[in-house]
Amino acid sequence: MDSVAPDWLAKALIPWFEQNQRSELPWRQPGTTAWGVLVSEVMSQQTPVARVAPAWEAWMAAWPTPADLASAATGDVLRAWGSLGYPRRALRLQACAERIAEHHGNVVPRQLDQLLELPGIGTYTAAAVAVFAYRQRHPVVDTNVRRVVARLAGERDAGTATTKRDLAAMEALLPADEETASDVSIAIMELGALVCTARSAGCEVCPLRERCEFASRGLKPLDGPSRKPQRYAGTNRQVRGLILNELRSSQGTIPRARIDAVWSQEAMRNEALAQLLEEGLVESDGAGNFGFPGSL
DNA sequence: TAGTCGTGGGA
DNA sequence: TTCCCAAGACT
Repeated sequence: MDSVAPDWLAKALIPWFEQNQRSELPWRQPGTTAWGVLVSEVMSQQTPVARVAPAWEAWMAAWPTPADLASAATGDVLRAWGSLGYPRRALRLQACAERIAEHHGNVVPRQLDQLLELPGIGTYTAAAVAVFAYRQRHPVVDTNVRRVVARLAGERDAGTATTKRDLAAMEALLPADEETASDVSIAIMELGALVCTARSAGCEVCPLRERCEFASRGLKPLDGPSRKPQRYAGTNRQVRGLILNELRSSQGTIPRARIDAVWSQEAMRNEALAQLLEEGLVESDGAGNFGFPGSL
């Protein structure tokens, strides 16, 4: 079987993307700024895109530029984050906005190394912004891309993420031309999100099946957990989530008793609350009332 | 490298 | 019903 060459990949993938992409995603509409792209990427870190879409629209309407978000009340930011999960991302996104407003003229930087210096922006998100907003040529490797690339090579499991190796593998598949490489990046990610998914390989409708080892060998996805199972019930994370949900569901501040009611074990409650205070997700007025930052 | 950090939907 | 999984970052 022929191996996958960059030019073949581009010719197979780009037409597929044009026909099958989720063009309804709000950040794919014409006129979306680099800031809008950045916000969509941060919101989509570990949160399904379908749940991100409505939150993104409300967010961008409220804070259309980094400076707008930078000057917002943090409590409003956390409420707008809603139930997207991992709310520390919201704090980092506001810190990111402050940095862009103060050090980059309120414009999302174009250079990868400058993007990487921003709070909450790691290897994936920096590349995603550079490629999707500015159409540069960089490997963009998320969980979808890792899975597709692994399967192309005939592996049933992408294994543990090793950034350097994963980036090199994707880099080798990118065509030389910047804009074409950008198109390939978004398309291969979309393929992993829509066709070559974790639970179903979708080889029968895959545009890459002719040169894919996984497809040609008739392999099937692994059925067990591909990562270490992530427990939630009874964890500190659950208690934090309950406390934050209690705050979201009330107007201003709440008395200590409301927090005590969310979890029976005092030690875990205290630990979770102390963390939230330390991280700046919750504030106390010193008299037993708690709220989002700025709501006291 | 491995553990931590939320939440909700689909299989 | 239970459990996997989702456009990762940070320590």
